[in-house]
Amino acid sequence: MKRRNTHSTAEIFEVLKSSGNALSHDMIQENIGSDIDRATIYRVLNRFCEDGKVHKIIGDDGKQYFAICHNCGEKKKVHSHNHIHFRCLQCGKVECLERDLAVPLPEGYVAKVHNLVISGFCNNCS
Amino acid sequence: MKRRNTHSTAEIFEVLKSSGNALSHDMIQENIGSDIDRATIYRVLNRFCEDGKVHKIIGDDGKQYFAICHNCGEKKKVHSHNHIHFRCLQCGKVECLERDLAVPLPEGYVAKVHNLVISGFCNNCS
DNA sequence: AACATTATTGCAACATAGTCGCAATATTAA
DNA sequence: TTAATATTGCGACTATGTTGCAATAATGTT
Repeated sequence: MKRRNTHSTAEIFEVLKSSGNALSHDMIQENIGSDIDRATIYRVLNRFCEDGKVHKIIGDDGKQYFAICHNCGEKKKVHSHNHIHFRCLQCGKVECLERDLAVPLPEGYVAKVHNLVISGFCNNCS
Repeated sequence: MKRRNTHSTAEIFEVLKSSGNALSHDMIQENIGSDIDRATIYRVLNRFCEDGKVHKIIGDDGKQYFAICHNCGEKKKVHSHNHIHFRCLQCGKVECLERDLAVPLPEGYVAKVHNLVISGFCNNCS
């Protein structure tokens, strides 16, 4: 399964990059010039996730958000993504806070995925 | 809107209590003897939330889980619920870890809801 | 440059989770 | 017992995300 460079992948990645935030499927579709099918957008995003270019978080609205990986998982093979995300209840922005979080788990527990979201009002909306 | 004691509310609360964990709608429906409509279960659970008897978290599977409030929001009017939840990828159990978490936010950010979920394998499944 | 291979796309259909309107029912207080 | 109204069940609906399949397009090779 070698990856191919297509119009869709380039454009979706560009939207994510220029935004700098975590975006949901519909945000991406809005910010995109051309018409890309919903299913395609999801497939492209999930491919990005498999390749470690992007990480996915589930908002407290139940929706999937995707953000470009910066300091997570590039250096190590271990994808951590254990930083906190903030979702603004007013403007809808979802951003990665750089603060990493080491959570001590009880004996015998093994962490695989961190999904840490705080929602409230961002600096622009508070 | 005074609340009434019904068969449904009693039974749903009992299931939550005896489980001790956070349960999703379908888990509740399974653990219930009688037939209660899906919509009713959701309405009852959301009423519990409004009354502060229960708190809701969104799992990293995108589903809603409900758990009885213990040390959150009973004492204070401020509902914090800023503890961490653990979801087992094997057995599906979602539990509240008692560890509370004080997350320092950037200047100008106001936290309203904490949705902190770590998934992996619990002590029984690891 | 043309071709063969196969990753990717678009479309439609599907799946699931959750919500809502409304009439019927059941709880509460009088 | 009765009146008022909170709650329920049913059905329809919305939204988010996934999948199968045929058509399309990107890539390496000749």
